[in-house]
Amino acid sequence: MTNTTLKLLAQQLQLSISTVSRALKDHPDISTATKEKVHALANSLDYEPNAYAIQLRTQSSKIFGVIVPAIANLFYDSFIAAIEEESRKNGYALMILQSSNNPENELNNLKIFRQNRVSGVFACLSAHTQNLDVYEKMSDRDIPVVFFDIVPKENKYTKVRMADERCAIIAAENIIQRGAKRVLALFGDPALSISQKRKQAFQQFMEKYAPKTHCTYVHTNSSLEAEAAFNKHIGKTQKFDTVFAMTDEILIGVMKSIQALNIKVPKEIGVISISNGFIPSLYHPNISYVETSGYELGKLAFVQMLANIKGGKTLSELTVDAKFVEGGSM
Amino acid sequence: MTNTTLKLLAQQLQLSISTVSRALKDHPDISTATKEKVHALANSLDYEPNAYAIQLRTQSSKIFGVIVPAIANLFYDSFIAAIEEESRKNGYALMILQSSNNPENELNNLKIFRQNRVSGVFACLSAHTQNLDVYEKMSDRDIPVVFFDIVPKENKYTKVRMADERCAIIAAENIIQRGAKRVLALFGDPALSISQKRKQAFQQFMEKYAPKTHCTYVHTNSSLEAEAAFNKHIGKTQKFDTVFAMTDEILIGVMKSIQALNIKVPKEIGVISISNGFIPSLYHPNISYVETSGYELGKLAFVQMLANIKGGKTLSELTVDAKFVEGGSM
DNA sequence: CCTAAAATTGCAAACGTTTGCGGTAAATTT
DNA sequence: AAATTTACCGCAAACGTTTGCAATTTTAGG
Repeated sequence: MTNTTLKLLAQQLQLSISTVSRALKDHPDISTATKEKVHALANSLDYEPNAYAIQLRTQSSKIFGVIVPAIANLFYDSFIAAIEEESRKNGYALMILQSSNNPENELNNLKIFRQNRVSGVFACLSAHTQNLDVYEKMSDRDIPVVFFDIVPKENKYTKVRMADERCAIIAAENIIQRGAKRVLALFGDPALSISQKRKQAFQQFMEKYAPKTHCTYVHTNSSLEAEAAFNKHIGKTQKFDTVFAMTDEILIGVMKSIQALNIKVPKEIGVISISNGFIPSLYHPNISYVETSGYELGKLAFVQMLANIKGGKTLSELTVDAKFVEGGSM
Repeated sequence: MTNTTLKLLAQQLQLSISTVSRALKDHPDISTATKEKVHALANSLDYEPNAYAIQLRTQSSKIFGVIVPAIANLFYDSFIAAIEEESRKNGYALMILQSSNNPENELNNLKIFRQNRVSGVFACLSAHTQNLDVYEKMSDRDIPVVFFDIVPKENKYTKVRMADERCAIIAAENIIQRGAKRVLALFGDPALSISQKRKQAFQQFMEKYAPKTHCTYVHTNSSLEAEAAFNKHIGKTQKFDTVFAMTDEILIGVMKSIQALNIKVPKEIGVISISNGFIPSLYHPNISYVETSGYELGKLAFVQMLANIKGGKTLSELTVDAKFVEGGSM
């Protein structure tokens, strides 16, 4: 079945294509009478403009590209959900590609975005991306890029991210308030700037405001490693009264071990983490956490994108603030 | 900076646009010498074909639409991850929209897909969609639709889904094998066909092969409800030796309660669920589950889509098989 | 009534490709 | 050396829109 086009409508109505086009978008040049006729026929013939033709003609696509390490991820999927909502409201659609933390995929994905002349891209750097030339190519094409979560260091880019330092500090505050004496603090991959930032902020704060509290810092790369690390450090004699998990992944490992050893939370040990909120809600008692909302980050990123498109200069880096959510584990 | 086009290349090389076009795609009509020249310039000028122009000209888009109730969902995001992988391999990109279980959004999303002349759409019906006219409109436009997970009843549609009945039966088998005497079986929203199917299959199987086992069937609509229901039925005197959770959502509620009451798994109670696998792995011991892989479903859906596009008639309904994964909770 | 202004509508080019067909020059066959 | 292939390349239309401008009709002012 052949699609309805402007030409077809024009023929049937004995009008020119341009008149039909204008009528459809309520152009003041067109009389009410013709507008009505055109709309009527368009409806009955189920006319739907061809997005490609429009994009070709107007050189703008109403599509945003999104590139994440993985879609199947509690944080990123809520981020995506947020920008999807906003996009729809603003008449944009989303093209989502995953990098799988592989710079080569990242490259190809950006290429697809360029070829589709997306209006903008939301990008989360894959874990070890060094070379940002690819993104330079995007600005050459006048395609705005908003980086989120894992962002480049340079100031010239537009970026939104969690207030990592704040998160760590809020966690530290609560740990101090609990009167913790011995803390086991677990962080992620030390090569990632997010781990560095959180650890540094945490450590500095603890040393400054609770110098007597003894903290042990450990880096782990997965839930399994975290579980093993927790097991090892918890040893036979329960030496720690509080454990801090930098991410959900780490929290999961810790909680596995806590369940296995049947340690009572919060009586025998206090638990606090940085999280989206979903994982902490799975346990009893709920784990207290510092909230980093992918959803909020998405909303913020979208605002930045729109500002960027409208041409207004945007602040180079915005962060979404964190707040503490009491669970019962502290 | 202006984009490189065929025209630009042609001008610089003193060739016609058509020659450049053909050279770029290794058309036999073009001499090796010119091909080399063209490729060289194209590379140095970073030529990237305009997808819209191509799509307009060729009337085919290399984009698939995906419509899910929610992206932020353990099952759907692994489904999406799977088709994204396959799509990339096959030169397609994905446009993902969420319905939020709202038929109105579903309608709008499909409209966007039509306007973008997607090559096909993967659709998961929103929970209470009754009217399938919208999807008829897609076939009018020759856009193939592969339904997944929540699928229409009619045979004329192409669909892939989990083998719901098999899942329930496998769970039942394992419950019987455990020698369960009193089972608490929790199912989801009774209005959904997935709940009906699983419950019916489970019940029939139990009644046939373990008529003496006492089963209590309960429907709940959320984790919270599941938690409350479990609490209520578990009562003071521990009456059940086994609990079956139809979904992750329900399992989460059950486990909350189990942790709170400090019930020992599997000694005091056996736990089994139907799941993707992620949630069951969060607990100690890991919860045994019947695996329903969104990832596998995605792969299968993609095969169906490709078959559909190639024009070969596809089987109306395919299911991905389920398998039992031993956790330690039974 | 005539003319100028206002209200409508149409023409045609442009966006960047692809592709059928026709044209020329070189190579091959008689 | 003439006739026929073969190899290479360009012309131009088409895909479905948008939009500046010109053309036409209607309306209003005198």
